[in-house]
Amino acid sequence: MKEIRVRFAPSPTGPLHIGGVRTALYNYLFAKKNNGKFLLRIEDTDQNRYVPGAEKYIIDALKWCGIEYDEGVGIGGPHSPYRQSERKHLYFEYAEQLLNEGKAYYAFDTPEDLDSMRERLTAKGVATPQYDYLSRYEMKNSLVLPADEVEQRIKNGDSYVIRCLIPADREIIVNDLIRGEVIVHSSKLDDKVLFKSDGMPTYHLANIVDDHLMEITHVIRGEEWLPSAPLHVLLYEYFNWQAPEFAHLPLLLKPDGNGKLSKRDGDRLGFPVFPLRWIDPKSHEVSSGYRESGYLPDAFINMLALLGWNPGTAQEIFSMDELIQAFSIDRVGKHGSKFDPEKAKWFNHHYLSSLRDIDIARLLEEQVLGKGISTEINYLVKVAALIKERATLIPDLWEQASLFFIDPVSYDEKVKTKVWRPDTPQMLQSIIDFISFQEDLSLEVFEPALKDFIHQSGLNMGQVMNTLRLALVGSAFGPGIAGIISVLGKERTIERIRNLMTKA
RNA sequence: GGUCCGUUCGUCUAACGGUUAGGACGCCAGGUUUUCAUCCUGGUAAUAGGGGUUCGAUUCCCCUACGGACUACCA
Repeated sequence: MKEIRVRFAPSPTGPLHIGGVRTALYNYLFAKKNNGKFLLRIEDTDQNRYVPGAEKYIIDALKWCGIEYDEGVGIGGPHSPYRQSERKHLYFEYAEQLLNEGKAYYAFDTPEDLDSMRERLTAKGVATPQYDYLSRYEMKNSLVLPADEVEQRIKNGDSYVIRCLIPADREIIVNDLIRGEVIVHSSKLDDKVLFKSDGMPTYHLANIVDDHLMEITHVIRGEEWLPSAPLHVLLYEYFNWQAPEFAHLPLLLKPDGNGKLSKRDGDRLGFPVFPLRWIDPKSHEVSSGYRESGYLPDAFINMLALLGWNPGTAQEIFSMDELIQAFSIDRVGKHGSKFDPEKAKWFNHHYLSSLRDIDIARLLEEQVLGKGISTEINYLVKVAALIKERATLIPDLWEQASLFFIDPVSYDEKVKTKVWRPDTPQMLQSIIDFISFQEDLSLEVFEPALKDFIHQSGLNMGQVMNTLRLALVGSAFGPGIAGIISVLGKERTIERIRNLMTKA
């Protein structure tokens, strides 16, 4: 059987948004599931829209996500180069072939010509004014101009484009793996430009030529391409090439209102739409990324995979390998999905709290050092064990852990008025005495010992605990008291209790 | 406007033409944690509307409504 080959072919016009990442992911999963190859091709045929840094961003983003490609920009492969601008010389001959076979033609119309054509048609009441079987014979192209004039114009260096000659009366059938048969009448299609006057192919030509040359077997792309799929099918037919299978993915929609999620949504919606932070090279506007916001790549990918695809079972937590095993195109839904930032958080909390203490400790280490506080890994591991289930995003780790590194600078007034009594200082002193005599502060030993002591001293458990919390944390917040003391150690605990006694 | 695609709880979704329409997130309540969070248990909530076909329709067909994509010498 023929090897499965798929590609992700973004254009470097800016950062990849989560919809693009999902498209890449589904391509990747499909390839791996079928022991095939996944390619990264950069479609940079529009010089005007080129954005510096975008290509690097795309590569970095895929890498962060753990989506590895077998061939493509940056790593090369048997069909190098994988950047369309570097394949520029390839495309003209294919356009020429269609020209010679009467399946395409030269067009010399200026933008003004095109505008007036549309105006004329609109005035006549034509519903879809376009360059097609009705209007093409009233334009300046090689179908109407005498052959010698065409030749002369080209010789003169007149600017021209090459347009595809769409048949007037054909049913074009697109077989889509997700949508089934989509039938479009050729009269609804326009004579799309295949080759631009700047010497570059358009998407339509370059895409078909490269997919063919790169032996792509399955084209998995966003639904926004469905309307041009009939043109692509026709082009494969014109070239007499075997067309790949198509799968048009439903779009990711904005969680508020309507419309597809777009790069321009940036941070407007209160959550990142990009995998990594992006700083616009022109405006210097910063758009946040999932990585910088504190999401784990595994959680991000897991969340994205389930947006538009489901395994048909109740399983929701998938590693990349499990996704590869479970993935299939026919369980991809047909309708667009609104992205839910809350669910993304839930996934991240799940992944974060399932990490080993040592991994949490390393994440925490970075943040602690970033605050200019020196620490050591054994201490961090102990802290990690206490806080990991309390954090949703990576930065929450510091929020939860700061009490282990910084003494309270103030005390929550509400808590204070609630717990403070005239005899509180004596009570705290007795606790200090008790702690001073403890030899083993490990949680297993110390926690029951502390409780025993409180009982035996006839003290009120809630009263003591809440006061201790005020002393140790400064507010009603944080892990269990015994755990905090166990990690903080004898000296720091006593010092904090004394602080409360003097300041209160 | 035209072409094409779509429509199950608020959201992501499941359901050979036969289910009390299931799960997850969120939300609400209770429990655990003598704090907060986590966690556990329970609850809330949906087949867009109208016609067919059928013994039987979330499922098949048609119409309507609504949503979306596309409609460039952009991808």
